[in-house]
Amino acid sequence: MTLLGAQPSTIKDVARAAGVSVATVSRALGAPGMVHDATRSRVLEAASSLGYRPNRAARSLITGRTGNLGVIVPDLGNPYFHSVLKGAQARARAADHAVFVADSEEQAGEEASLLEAMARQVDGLLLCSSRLTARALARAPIDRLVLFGRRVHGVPSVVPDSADGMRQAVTHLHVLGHRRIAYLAGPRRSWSDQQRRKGLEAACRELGIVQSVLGPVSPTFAGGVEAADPVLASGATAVIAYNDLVAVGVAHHLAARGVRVPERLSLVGFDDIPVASMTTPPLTTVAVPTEAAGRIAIELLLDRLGRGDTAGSCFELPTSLVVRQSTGPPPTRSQPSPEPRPNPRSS
Amino acid sequence: MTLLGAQPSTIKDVARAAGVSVATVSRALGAPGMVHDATRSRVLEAASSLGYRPNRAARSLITGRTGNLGVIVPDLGNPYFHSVLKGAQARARAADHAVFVADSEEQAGEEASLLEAMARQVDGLLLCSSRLTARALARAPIDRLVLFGRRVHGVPSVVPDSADGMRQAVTHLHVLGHRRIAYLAGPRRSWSDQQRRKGLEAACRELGIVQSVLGPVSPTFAGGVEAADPVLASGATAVIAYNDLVAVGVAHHLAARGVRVPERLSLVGFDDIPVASMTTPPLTTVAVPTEAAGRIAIELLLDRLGRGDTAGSCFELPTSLVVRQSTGPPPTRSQPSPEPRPNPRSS
DNA sequence: GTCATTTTTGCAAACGTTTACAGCAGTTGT
DNA sequence: ACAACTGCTGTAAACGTTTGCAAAAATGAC
Repeated sequence: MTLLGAQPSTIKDVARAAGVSVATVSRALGAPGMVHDATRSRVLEAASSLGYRPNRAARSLITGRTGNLGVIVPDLGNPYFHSVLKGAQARARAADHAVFVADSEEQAGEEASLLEAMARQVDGLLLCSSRLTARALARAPIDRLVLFGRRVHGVPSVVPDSADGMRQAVTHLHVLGHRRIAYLAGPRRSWSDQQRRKGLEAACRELGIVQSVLGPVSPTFAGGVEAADPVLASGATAVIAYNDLVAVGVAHHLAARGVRVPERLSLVGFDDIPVASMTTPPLTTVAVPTEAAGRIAIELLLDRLGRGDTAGSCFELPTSLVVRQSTGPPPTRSQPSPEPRPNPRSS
Repeated sequence: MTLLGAQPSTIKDVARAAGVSVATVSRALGAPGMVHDATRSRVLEAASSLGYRPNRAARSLITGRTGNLGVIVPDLGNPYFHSVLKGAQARARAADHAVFVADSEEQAGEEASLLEAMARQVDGLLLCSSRLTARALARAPIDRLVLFGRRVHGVPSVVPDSADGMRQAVTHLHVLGHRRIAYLAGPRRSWSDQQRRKGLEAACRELGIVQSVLGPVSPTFAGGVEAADPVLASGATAVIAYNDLVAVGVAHHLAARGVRVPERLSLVGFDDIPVASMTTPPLTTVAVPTEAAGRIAIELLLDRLGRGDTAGSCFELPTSLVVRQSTGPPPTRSQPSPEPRPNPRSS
């Protein structure tokens, strides 16, 4: 019950109240084994009755630890990162760490400057889908880094097993009867995109499926909308999009043109963000356990702080195909789907 | 160019390099008017060549300021808060403040404990849609608070003008010809819900529209899905949902039942979260400038830190109706819409 | 009861800043 | 030539902790 205007009480106040020295208070709170039980309980009582909270700045000054962790994401508006952040925040809080968050606005320069600014204020940093070069990462102003969504030599990281997810998606489509599928690629530079391409290629080769790569498109709803017509023109009976946002964009534009999903075209997304289950039809997608990813990444970080090793470990997240209603058998020759309406965009 | 293993340089190092005392360095950096220009540039050069960054913990220890701000949201997974956070983060960064973020998981208890934990580590706190009682807020362990999405006596706040948004929505529906509309209410305790009800009632009374209130429902997609059948049964020709998530849920379930929007039922959401424009049909909704809200809230907070006044100011955000394609004229008697399909949930 | 050992405690230094105060040089006014 | 400034700089205290070291107290062995 701290009074409003009152100065926050310091370790000195507690020491006085308990009739001991500040050192004893510090130890009673931080190293319980070193003080007499009776003394300790006296200190604890005094501390709680004064509502004492240690000043973290002072502690940090001497220990060199801040008790803070940082998370940098390319875009706070992107749902993909929300649950990573949520998981990270929860795990950090459980370890009594606070979480700084910052938005690099998808720009490497901004990310570097955030890194620079945060480095001194945190014990460790989680970089989500970093845009930085491996070079820049290696000479970062802080070496307690964990990466999410990208693998760089020498830096611990947490990555989804995109290749396996891709394999699951392709297999699913193959079982449904599809023999020509298209991949709607994301940004060239993106590590995830490269992984997904590799997985696609391997899976298609194995199953004898004809694959084509469209794009790259902007990894957004708008990117999907723009890509919808080319996708249709490609002749593929199924398309796997770089991510859910793109898939939803494609679905949206297709719906506006009167092209039915999945009757005319099957559609698979990536990530399983919330919106994937909200569309009509709900999207079949490769789920990435993002919240768990956040938790695990923070765990790796905390481990690294404690032991100081784990330099190059990499945690690979299992992905799983969530089959909803945007995939089905390919259209049959005998029962052609109706002609699409004219493009609503040009009207 | 700091080397990797090197100790970060301190103000002492800079002082030695520039041949001055630490006090001069401190002043050269913090109070430029107090030192000779020549000295100052010597210091600046030394500082930059050493890559000097002041230790914020040490500074904070003496000034009592941390340079950090906190944002607490009920749910990091809720898109409504993402752009608030984004705006807040951007504005804070522009003022050289870092942002802590935490998730109260919609629980007042958790929120209080976060408040307690953060109070000492930040200069000010932004509480989004706080679940705390006015009492609890008044005796918070920190008095540099700003509220978003709620108005409490004595606490500065930023709130959307929901009542006006509601008026715009109702007017829009009235112009289209609707005379019976339903409001699908959100959580009873929610301040926003109360505002929206008031606005609805006023607007309907003025325009002579019959209104009914359904719910309350959970302010989520699932809540909307569950409410869809009752909405249909209510006999209203248009429904305004507590928020977009609920509206999208309703639309989703309606689509699955074969009920056409807006031909059979017009649908209006609230907030204009990204998903509102991604559905088919895109959702007509009352837009709340959430990113601006975050910016403004932080500005209020920074103001408060500087001057120390602005105790009870309240900033009201203008809302604006975004007309998309989920609203249209009510169905006519002469052209009844087809019978809805059986509920897909019960099959 | 004494000594050696262990447990418990206190003193004081350190962490990296900011800032009140004092001092020192140069300038101006008489 | 002296006083009173002004402008710039340095010294040292303070912020609230943690922790090495030494002192004190308690315990055990004889």
